[in-house]
Amino acid sequence: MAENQQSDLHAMRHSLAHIMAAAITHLWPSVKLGVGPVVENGFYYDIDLGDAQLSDEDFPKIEAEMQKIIKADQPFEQFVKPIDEAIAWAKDATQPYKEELLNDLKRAGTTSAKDLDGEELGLASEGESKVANVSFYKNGDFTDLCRGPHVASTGKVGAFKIMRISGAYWRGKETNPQMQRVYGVGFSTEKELHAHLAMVEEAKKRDHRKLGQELDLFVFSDLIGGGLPLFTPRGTILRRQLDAFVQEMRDEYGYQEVTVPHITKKDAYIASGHWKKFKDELFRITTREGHEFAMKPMNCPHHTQIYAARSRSYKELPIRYRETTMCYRDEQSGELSGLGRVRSFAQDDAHVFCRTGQVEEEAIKIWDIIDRFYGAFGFELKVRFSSHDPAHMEAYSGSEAKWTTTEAQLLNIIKQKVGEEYLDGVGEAAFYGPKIDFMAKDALGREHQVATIQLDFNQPEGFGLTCVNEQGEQERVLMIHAAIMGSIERFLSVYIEHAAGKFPVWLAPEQIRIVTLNQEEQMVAYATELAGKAQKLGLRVSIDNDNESVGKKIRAAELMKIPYTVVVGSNEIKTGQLVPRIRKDMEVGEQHEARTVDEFLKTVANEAKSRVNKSSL
RNA sequence: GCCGCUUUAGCUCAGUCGGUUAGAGCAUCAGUUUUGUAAACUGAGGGUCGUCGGUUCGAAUCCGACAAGCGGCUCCA
Repeated sequence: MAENQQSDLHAMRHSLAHIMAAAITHLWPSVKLGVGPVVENGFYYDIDLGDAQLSDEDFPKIEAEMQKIIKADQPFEQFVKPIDEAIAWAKDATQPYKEELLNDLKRAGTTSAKDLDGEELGLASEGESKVANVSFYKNGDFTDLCRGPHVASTGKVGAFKIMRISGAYWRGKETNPQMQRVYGVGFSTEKELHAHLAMVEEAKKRDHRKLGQELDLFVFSDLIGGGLPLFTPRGTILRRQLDAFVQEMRDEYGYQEVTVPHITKKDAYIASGHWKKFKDELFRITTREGHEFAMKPMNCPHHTQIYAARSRSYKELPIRYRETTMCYRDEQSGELSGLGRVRSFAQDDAHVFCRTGQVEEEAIKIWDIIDRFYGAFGFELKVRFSSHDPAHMEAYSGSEAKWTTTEAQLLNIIKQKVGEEYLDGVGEAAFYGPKIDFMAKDALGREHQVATIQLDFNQPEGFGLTCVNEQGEQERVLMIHAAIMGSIERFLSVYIEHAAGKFPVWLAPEQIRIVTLNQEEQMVAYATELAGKAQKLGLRVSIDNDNESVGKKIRAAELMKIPYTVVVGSNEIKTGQLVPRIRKDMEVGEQHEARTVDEFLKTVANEAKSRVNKSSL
């Protein structure tokens, strides 16, 4: 999209936010307004109706009122008021939230609340310590504090729809009152709006929670507890296949597998620094002798203790441990969502213990694994440099100087790999060190944070990790934390939706379904023999021998998104040939070409090995 | 955790104003049929209406607490 088009769209959405606020003010004159910025695909406005509450049923009413304002084609007029007059205006209009913003502006020259961007408040730019004048926009009878820009008049806002409503803390602070946030989407044309709504529909169809149930991959149980997924046999096949893929690559790069217990003394987390920051999010256990333990929320302390079990020479480094293992975190109930955020999850974790000079090579090797892994699924990756926020050093361990040097190290690697094509993630670092985070763009264009490479200079100090160097001295080592999938659960939540549940042959829980034409003994025997041959080749196969029509059995296989379905009947028995039915998305060759049994099974077995996404039949 | 909404059979959903034995489709099971690439026919079983408590002569329905889920907020080693 050209830049000016993009800014037009921005102005349209911003103007829609004003029009919506005006409409709500018409309908509920006592409304107290918060802020109304532009967000991805649209806009929102935070409102406070006191004891009243807006609900979905009010949307048509609000939309109708907005249409009236749009039809009236009121010009957006900008004017400027001295700050004190602006405060008087807010007071007069009984808009306490606006008044608070203006007072902050006057006092500090900024509101400093993260989600309030400067433009919303009429801030000229950073560095300005005082604000003399504040910008307003007026359309019809509605006036709002705003820097703009807006479209010329209310008639020029394109197509929109109010989507949903939710709670939001005033200025994003948990201790502040909660307002109602009304979300809308806005586009230049009806056509684009419809395309967006169609995409939202498609996303609903692909929702991994829905597909997880339909494809029988995982379940939740009230009895077991929220955020604790239970994987079915089919789901477990997926997990194992994905994990094996990562493990094979890590084996290539010299990682050694380790195994650790799932509970640990509190002391380990005091040494790692996690206790201080995350003690409320640990599942804690008190033993009968009164000792305090916790379910492990990550694996670094355990792995460090394998490293630290004996003296290490610099010649041994880098030492690379890997382990796919369950971790447990007592997440807030409101945070849980499908497999995206859970209380138990399997990290495909790895820790590299190395010297400063080895960081670059090791990080690049991990990066290679990440590229190969995500490439295999057709994900496009974006890189984020997640650094510390110098304004909030209290959130981090270690000296500022160490942060500066480790960040320079990571940034150097990023520049080598992608030049300037990275996102700046100030404040996104872990408390123990900077990270390179990877965001995967899925088939619907949505971005998800997935893999991570983290450089840690704090835990090696906390655990006293060293090697003996060339001079015979103890030298502090560094740790690199690396997860390729992040967690299997999280990756699955992204990947199931990306693939719409249509897994390639190597991942499909069931690769071949054999449908019998009828239940004659001869046919069943033939199907059983065929299944036996497939199993010998390591293929996952099942027989549908139900007393149902062929059409119905085919449909059942299709709904389960099984890559290959073969019908066996008298023709197949006579000719020794099969006519494989290939799942539609894999279409490459002839759909209904006959093959000999051996030819067919060999081809499928090859695909199952090669981690390709397409059928070669 | 916070705000709002939701919870009826394995799944998707109906259930009026509080009023007898709570319904449908799919799935499951049984019988009939012996089927040729996305749904054969007939029948049956399956529910303490999320849980606990309250109001009432009477609760799936009204009220409360708790749990789980959904949309956001906040958080995310």
